[in-house]
Amino acid sequence: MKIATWNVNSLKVRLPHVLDWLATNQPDVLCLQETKQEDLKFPSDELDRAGYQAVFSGQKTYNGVAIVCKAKPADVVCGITGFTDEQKRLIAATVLGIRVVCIYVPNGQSVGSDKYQYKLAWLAALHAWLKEEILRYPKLALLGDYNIAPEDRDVHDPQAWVGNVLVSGPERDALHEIERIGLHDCFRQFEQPEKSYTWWDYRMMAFRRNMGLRIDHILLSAPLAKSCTACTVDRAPRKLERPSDHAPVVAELAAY
DNA sequence: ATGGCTTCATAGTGAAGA
Repeated sequence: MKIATWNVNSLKVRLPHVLDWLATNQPDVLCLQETKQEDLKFPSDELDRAGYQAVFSGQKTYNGVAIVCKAKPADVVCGITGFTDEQKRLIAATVLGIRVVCIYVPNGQSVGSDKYQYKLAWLAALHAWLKEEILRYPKLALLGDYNIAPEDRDVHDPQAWVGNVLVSGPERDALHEIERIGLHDCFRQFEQPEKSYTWWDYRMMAFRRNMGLRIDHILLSAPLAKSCTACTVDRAPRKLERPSDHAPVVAELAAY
């Protein structure tokens, strides 16, 4: 079983890339973030023609998440239960016996800002909700754009970024708290190339110079982590004309 | 160098992303 996550930065603009990527890679599950699309405009027909179903929670201009999959998704939940939030940042569904949770964590803008406080509050609410969710669904995968680089090796220039949003201590602590529930960053279960990143700024030719951050992750509960045989970043779509600024992250699960 | 691009909502610019 192949599961993946990709912040597409507008599904309307990136739909051709997404369809090409699905055709080439044939994932069983693809989680999307920043669809920036109202549900009425979601491209269900195009995905259906590509052999995929989808569940989605979107809004105009900002945010928006979706789970695209070959098999039928069940028990769909949108948003963090008990956390009032206008912004569409979480969708969960059961696919082939696995609880798939797709998240778009707030960016946080800058340390100390209102948006930073919202990011930390959102992460705290996610943590509280996941603690229960993983008891209900022991086979749980948390995929998405976390907007957090877990360690300095996930940052192209740690000195330039020290204390900045996406790498600050409280954000990293919040991610570690989520991992302590029993969710494992499967990317680090395997030998990886030096300077592996998932996001590169559009400006300054950042991709060509590999000035990136690893902020998109796949966290797996213990039973799934045990069955994980590979996790990779696919840089190919970032090289296309008019790319998303994020690259897909892909994990392979044996026996599922 | 606190910018640099890209998208969206707009109809000339401004917000937001990371």
